[in-house]
Amino acid sequence: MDQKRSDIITNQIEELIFDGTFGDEERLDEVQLAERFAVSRTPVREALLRLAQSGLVEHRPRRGVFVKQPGPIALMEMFEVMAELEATAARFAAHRISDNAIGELKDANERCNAAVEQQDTEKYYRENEQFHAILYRESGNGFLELECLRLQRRLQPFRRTQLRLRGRLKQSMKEHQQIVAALEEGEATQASEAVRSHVAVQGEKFHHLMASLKTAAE
Amino acid sequence: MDQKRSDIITNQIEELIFDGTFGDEERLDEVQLAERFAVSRTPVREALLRLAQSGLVEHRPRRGVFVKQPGPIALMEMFEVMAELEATAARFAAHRISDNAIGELKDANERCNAAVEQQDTEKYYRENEQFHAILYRESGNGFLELECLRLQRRLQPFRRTQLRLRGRLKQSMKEHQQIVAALEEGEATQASEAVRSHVAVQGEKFHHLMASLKTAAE
DNA sequence: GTCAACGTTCTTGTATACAATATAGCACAT
DNA sequence: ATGTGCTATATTGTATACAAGAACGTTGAC
Repeated sequence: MDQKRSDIITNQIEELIFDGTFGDEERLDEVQLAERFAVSRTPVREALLRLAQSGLVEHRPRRGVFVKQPGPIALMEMFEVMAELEATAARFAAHRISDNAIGELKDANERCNAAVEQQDTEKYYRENEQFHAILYRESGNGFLELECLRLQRRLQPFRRTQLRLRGRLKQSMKEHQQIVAALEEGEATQASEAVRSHVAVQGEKFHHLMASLKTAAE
Repeated sequence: MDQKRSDIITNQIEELIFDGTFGDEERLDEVQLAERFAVSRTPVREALLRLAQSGLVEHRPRRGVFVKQPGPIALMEMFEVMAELEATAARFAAHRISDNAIGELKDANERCNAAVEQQDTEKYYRENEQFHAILYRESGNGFLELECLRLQRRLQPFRRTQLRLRGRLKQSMKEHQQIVAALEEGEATQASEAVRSHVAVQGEKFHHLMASLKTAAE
């Protein structure tokens, strides 16, 4: 069963925005996109509608859709909420996590470690996301899990630049281990705080994020 | 500037689902809806797309869209997340709220009280939502505010049945006062906990919610 | 020379036409 | 009688055609 074209196009347009092919405030022309993907305007419009709802683009009535990159403030707000959502997931997980899942977390952590030593950043990104995804799942709240995944996806491009901070990977690994330890002990508060400060953008990370925004804007 | 038809239709279809005109698992026929609203299928499709993204309906490819009322588990999960989001908003607000906003909260509370004494449940609903909306705003995090409003809207029909619980209104008012007091003192933890237990579905409220689900399903 | 108003053109929003797929009903075989 | 396969029908997904509104340029007046 092949997917709807409009679904595929949604992801493709998203890619183009992440890639920087379309800059901030740029208008996305329906006919141009239709030509690019060799389809009619209909599936393009459906894709743009979805992107508008996800917040990646802004839909000004009868004017068109415009790329809407989050500014520094919006970004900090999103990271702040992400930290709280993940901290909540950790708090829930501390009581609800299964022994099996503890093992999964350790395995994912192992693979993260391997990626660090292989200097394979791409692999690290994937495995790191996996680690967090397990955490969401083990919150035992499917709705929270989905919300976390949604926001994670939204912040993905910015989180990546975050990890480029020198020495960040090793520090990040230490934090992962602390998180797992707290979860294993069932220490809800510790797990929650560990995750919050792991995800939160503060100190060094804040300055790095701001700096990366400037270079991206040029 | 008159709104797009598809925007209006989105709300109208949402109404029909809340009203119970369309039951759970019922398929929403595009042509029927188009006839009902005297438009073509295009704006109807756009409306359904939006509703699918908001989670109110499920979109099965090439099959159609189906009403997807949350079951007991999904509902509890959503309320659990709502409680956490609002508790977070309260924690932030405790440090960030302005004196002016404290006044607004007290005013809203006053109006809630008036509604209780007038036995005007409809008014109470509105003012109660207003009270919470101020709280979201004073979190000082615009993204969190939007997320709270989104989920509040999604849970609206169920929250209303919650308040039908006898004696709940007065209890709810007491809790509001405690929340305001904690915010005024800048007691983040107290404010947060007060809001969490105010929103959370537990004890009496849990049984009431489950009972109301049964009667709604018949 | 500058600003405003009108008209043209371009773009979005909606309607309709067409294509492709899933469902249901009927017939036929076992 | 029941189950399977084929055909007809209904419904979604996509393309195109049309309408309405916004942007832009040109022209004219002050």
